[in-house]
Amino acid sequence: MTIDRKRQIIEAAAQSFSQFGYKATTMEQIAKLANVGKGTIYTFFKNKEDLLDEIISSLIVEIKESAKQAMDPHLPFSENVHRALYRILEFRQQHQLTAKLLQEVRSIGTSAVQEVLKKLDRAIIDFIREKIDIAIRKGEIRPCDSEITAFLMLKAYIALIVDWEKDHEPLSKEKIAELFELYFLKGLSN
Amino acid sequence: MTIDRKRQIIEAAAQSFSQFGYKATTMEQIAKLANVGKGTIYTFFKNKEDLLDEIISSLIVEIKESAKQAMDPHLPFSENVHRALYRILEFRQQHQLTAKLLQEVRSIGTSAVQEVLKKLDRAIIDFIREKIDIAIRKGEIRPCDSEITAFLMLKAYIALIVDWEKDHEPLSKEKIAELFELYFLKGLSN
DNA sequence: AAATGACCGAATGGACAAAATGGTCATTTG
DNA sequence: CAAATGACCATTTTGTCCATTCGGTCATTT
Repeated sequence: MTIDRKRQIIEAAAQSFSQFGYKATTMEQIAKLANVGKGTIYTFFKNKEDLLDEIISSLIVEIKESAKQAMDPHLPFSENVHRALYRILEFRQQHQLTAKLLQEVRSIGTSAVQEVLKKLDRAIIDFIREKIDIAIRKGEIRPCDSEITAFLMLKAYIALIVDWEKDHEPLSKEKIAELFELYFLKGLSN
Repeated sequence: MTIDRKRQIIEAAAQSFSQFGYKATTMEQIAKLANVGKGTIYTFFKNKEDLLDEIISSLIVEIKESAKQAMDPHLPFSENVHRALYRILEFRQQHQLTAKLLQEVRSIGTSAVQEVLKKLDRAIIDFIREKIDIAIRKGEIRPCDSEITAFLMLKAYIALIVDWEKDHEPLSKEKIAELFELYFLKGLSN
């Protein structure tokens, strides 16, 4: 068979989005990098937004895979959720594409990018929510609204990892695990 | 004595900032509204930024006062912190000036406004932190880092009140109190 | 049937002039 | 003479062309 043009396009686009951002990447640039005509891209993807969407969708699969690997069924719920969330946010910060898109949405706020990052958040929350539901069923934690809990956990992690550093010394991974255990599991009450 | 020019200026500025935002308000506009010459403003305030700063400073006093009133020394720590935070965020959302500034910093990101809102956040965290320290000393809650705890509580409240509504039905005041009690006080563990 | 690049209307951004703004200061006022 | 003022200045911001670029289409080629 001939070369897989669709894969070439996806790879070229992912590379270019990572390097220059979504808005600064032109379809012609992608076409040239992928060694195809510009029109060819439109036989596989509806438009530029759809192309980004497909890339993020496969990235979501990758992130979930990475989070799963960070977990260990023998460990308690709190440790596993901590590991999963930490790994996910680490991934999000370190991965060139997500880092660039995160930066882009902050500085220009491209709506297509905002849309796709929302989808990524949604996927993360769903992933954590699933873990919470399992823990509730196993009796590891009290029954609670898993949607709200997953939402709050993600927000708390982002706050601790991203926002906290804006005005303070960064918190170590261990410290964050400790805080997570304290606030979400044990509670502050005496 | 003659009319209090400084107060006139502050009131005119506060009104104009509330109505049009910080950037869209001109010093001439403020002067006209306050019935003073433009130069007069500069005999009381170093510059436009300083004027905003002074307005926010007195707003902080007002917010603290309102939060104190919402609390009741006979109630337990968790209920009081919930009442204080809820009142503060309610104030911040309902007060025309803060609402406008919050919107402005999101859409244009004026740095002077960002600065001043940071100061407001700082004041809120300090207020909560103080309450936490008292509760620890009284033995109402376990010892913990009050700075991190206050920070996380504020972030959690903003997440529940502001962010949650972006994709879900708003949570009632009671529901939020219940969640706060569950996550921060009791903890999820069985 | 799949691939392509010339082509199109819309969006973007650079250049530059005009208008507006924050802040100063010599003059006026009470 | 201290407090108040508004004309004035340097700097930004805004408005307006216009040339270029971009996303997307489609007639033509492979």
